[in-house]
Amino acid sequence: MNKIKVYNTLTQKKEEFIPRKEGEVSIYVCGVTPYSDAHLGHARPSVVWDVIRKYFRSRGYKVTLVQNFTDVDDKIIVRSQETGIPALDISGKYIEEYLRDMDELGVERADFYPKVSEHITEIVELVETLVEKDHAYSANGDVFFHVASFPEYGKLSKQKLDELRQGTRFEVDPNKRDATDFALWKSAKEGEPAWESPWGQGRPGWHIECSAMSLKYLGEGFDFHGGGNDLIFPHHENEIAQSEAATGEPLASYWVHNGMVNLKDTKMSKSIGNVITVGRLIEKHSKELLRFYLLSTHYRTELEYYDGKIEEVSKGWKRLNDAVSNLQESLSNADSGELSEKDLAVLDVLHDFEQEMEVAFSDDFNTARVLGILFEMVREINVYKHNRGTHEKVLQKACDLFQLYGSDILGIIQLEKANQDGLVDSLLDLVVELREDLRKDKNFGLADKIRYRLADLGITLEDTPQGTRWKV
RNA sequence: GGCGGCAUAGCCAAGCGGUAAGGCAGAGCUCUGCAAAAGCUCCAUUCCCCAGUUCAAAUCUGGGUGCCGCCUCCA
Repeated sequence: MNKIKVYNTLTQKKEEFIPRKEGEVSIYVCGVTPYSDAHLGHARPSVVWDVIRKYFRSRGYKVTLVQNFTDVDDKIIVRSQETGIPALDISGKYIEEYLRDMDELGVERADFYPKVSEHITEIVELVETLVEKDHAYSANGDVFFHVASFPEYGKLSKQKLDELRQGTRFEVDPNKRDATDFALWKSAKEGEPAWESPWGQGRPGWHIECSAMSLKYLGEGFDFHGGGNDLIFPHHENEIAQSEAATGEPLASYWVHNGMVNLKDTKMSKSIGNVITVGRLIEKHSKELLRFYLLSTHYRTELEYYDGKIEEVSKGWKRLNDAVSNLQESLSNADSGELSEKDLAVLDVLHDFEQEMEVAFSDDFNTARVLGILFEMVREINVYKHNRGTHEKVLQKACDLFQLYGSDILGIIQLEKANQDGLVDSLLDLVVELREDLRKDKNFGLADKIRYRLADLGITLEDTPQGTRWKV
């Protein structure tokens, strides 16, 4: 088996993956702040990690995936104050929507979805530890992490403390000892959600929840920490500082960051407002198509979105799916018996493709490369059938590969016929049969009319030497 | 200003030292009553520019140029 290599933001190199615990993979992916609809920029990491997780599973690993919800946050509080709706109701609603959207994208649910609001105790304990160890200090009900107390600060984002101080663009909180210090705990203001703590009523700062919750669910030094590359600084940098200052152990072994989704060369972002929501896309496109689009570029590269992009991509996607569904059809009346030389040769090639896909997946999860190989496989199998190849072993092998890589791991192939009930099936079979008679009588006018009218209804008829087939 | 990343055909996109995968679009052809699907052929002497290292560079080094992200909430 190929060794799995992963690009680690921390070392800026591809490294061989060595699990913390033999046969197991632990993953923490930064989730969303639930105060508005999920958009493509949220879909990307979810789909990418869904694929990574499924790939690991195919390699026999037991995977634990944690994705948090930051449901205590300024934005949510502001929205709550504007609308009068309790903050947790707002976040609760968007959490539900987020989960539903991800379901619609075929993303398997994480093992844990911890929320800040349900982990205040753990967070307070972690802050206390940091205060005890002199990595944090309290001032007027706030608690700050003292960045200078952690010499390795900046190791993830490659920043120098001095440069960061100069880069400070906003007014520095007078309670801070140093401009780069950041809040672990914020004292309560009027009308804000607040919890009891040793420093009075207050709430957690950003960053600290991920440290507390990853520690709780995955322990020290878990395998992967993921998220968008916009989180590298300050979020992940601060997580590292807090967690490692508290435990003395590395937070995670591999830091994996996905590239942004851009709209007109600009990052898609809630605060900019240039957002394409998942809900809107899923209305128009199948989850397999959307995943195909998201996975057609390597996860670390920026991904461009524009109107019509999905439609463009869909043509290639259709070729892949058509090939697979035609393949399944051929399989239902395949031959067994002795394998010819031609059969053996194709079987060989398929075996090579399998190896190549393994190489591609294990080389930093190169899904774009896998897609390329899948298309090469499409040609190979189409040529095989074109040359009247019909052996069950060959067709089955191809089917298995499409199933494993295209469907089980990538989730880009619709394997089950988009199905309706049996009545539609039999009615269409009847129509096809009647039309067959018309064609035999050379009544092409009527036969074509049937085909056009069905096309209007979204049903495609294809006349092949083996008879007519229909597709929805 | 600091840090990180990217630049490959009309478009999308692999490639990571051994002589340019794949998809879309386009051109021609085969099959076919016509369509569709499928197949075949063609479509980057060249990888932003300039130096250098090497027998060999899209791939490494140095210097430019352009774009993106982060330094403020962000996937």
